[in-house]
Amino acid sequence: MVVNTTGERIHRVAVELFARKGFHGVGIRELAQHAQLSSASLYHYMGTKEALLAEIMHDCLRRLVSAGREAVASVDDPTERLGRLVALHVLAHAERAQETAVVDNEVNSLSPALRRSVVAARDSYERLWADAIADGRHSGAFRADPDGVARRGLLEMCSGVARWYSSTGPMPLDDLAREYALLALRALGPTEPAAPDVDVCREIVLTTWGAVGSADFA
Amino acid sequence: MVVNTTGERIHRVAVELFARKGFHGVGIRELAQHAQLSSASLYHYMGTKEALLAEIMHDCLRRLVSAGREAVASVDDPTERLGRLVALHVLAHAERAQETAVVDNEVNSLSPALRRSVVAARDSYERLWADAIADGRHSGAFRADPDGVARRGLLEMCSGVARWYSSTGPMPLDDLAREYALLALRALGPTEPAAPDVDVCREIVLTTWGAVGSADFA
DNA sequence: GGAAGCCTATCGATCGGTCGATAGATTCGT
DNA sequence: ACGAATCTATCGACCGATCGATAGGCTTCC
Repeated sequence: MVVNTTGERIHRVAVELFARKGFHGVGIRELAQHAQLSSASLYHYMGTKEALLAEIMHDCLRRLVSAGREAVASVDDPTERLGRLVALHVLAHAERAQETAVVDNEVNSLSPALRRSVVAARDSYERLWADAIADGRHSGAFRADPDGVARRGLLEMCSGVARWYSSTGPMPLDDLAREYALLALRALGPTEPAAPDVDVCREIVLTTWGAVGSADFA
Repeated sequence: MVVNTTGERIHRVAVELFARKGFHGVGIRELAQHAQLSSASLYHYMGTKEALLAEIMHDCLRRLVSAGREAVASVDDPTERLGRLVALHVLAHAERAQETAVVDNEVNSLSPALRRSVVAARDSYERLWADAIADGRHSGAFRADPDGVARRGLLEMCSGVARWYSSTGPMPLDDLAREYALLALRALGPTEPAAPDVDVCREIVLTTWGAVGSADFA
């Protein structure tokens, strides 16, 4: 159960506005208005506007890394591991499209110091993918992946889900995640792959981010 | 041979700045300074800052549509058609990363009217992909693509190239384009695909955009 | 002499951020 | 127990800087 403090309300509003209009497209007055606060009061809860952005990104990346590690823990088969990472990534980017879009799109809005720390966090997430792909290559389950081309391509493919997914679309989200995993595994593997365990990924997403929407206040 | 007028210089500078810092992250004074002009003189060549952005996007999309149509004209085999579209897309997003990144990232910075026209142009480009995929599905060359999931996924995968490609990287660009095409075709097709004709795509990119870099001024 | 190209100066609005103040709750000292 | 001191949350007013855009006047070149 997450409490609904003023700080969290600001965080939530900022995620929504930054995702929709971009960091530079949102002023602090607009932020304050949506959070039902004066612009001065905002600074009681945050450092600067940029620090708020960095906090949003770190929060999202921390969850992604945690969820990713949990999804592949104690799974040896590289195909199942990569498949779970893909499914998890798709689920997260569909259900938390705003946070993840901010992470993907606004890295360049950060000053060098903050950007470095965010990029480092993102790298530690992508290393999960790189490890799974490398293991699969060595075991023969995957084709050669020269210079991480496949890793980058698949990550971009899955992140794109945040740009267009709508829960009112025709395809159930679990099916979408499975479809993406199969697309990814077919692109890499020489053999027809089995679908990963999407249910466990779904469960991890649930415990990592809480209930969908999480609008547990009026 | 492209002349180097002031208007084109502004266009070029705007592409670079919008790509690097985002539309809202660039002021007209910064734009003017990089174009070696006063901010007032800018308005001798453009309507508004937003109109300049829309012009950049339409220019890029016009070239993409033209190049895409040329690449698939008189090609019947759906596998070769989609492979060429992928290769072309990758080549364009690598060599003209700035324009294409602006198109991909700044659509939401446009007011509704201008956005509609840009989205319409983008749709007519994506229709080339949709047609190739639909033909391949009907001929049995591709698996079912429920609700355009594969089209969206592959497009995002290829567009991502603009975010990370560097000409100093270890892999020659033609190889990268071929690798992406094979990734895409393997993801879709039930059989091991042949690589598309990357050379012809390369030639089309050259005639559509002119020489790489096109920094034909001091 | 007139259009094209470019300038300085300026506009009102908004930017991110800080100021001192205040009302109310909590903690502390005696 | 009770006043003093402190803390929390909030505000309106304001800062210098920058925003996108305009007005009007010089050159330069045909």
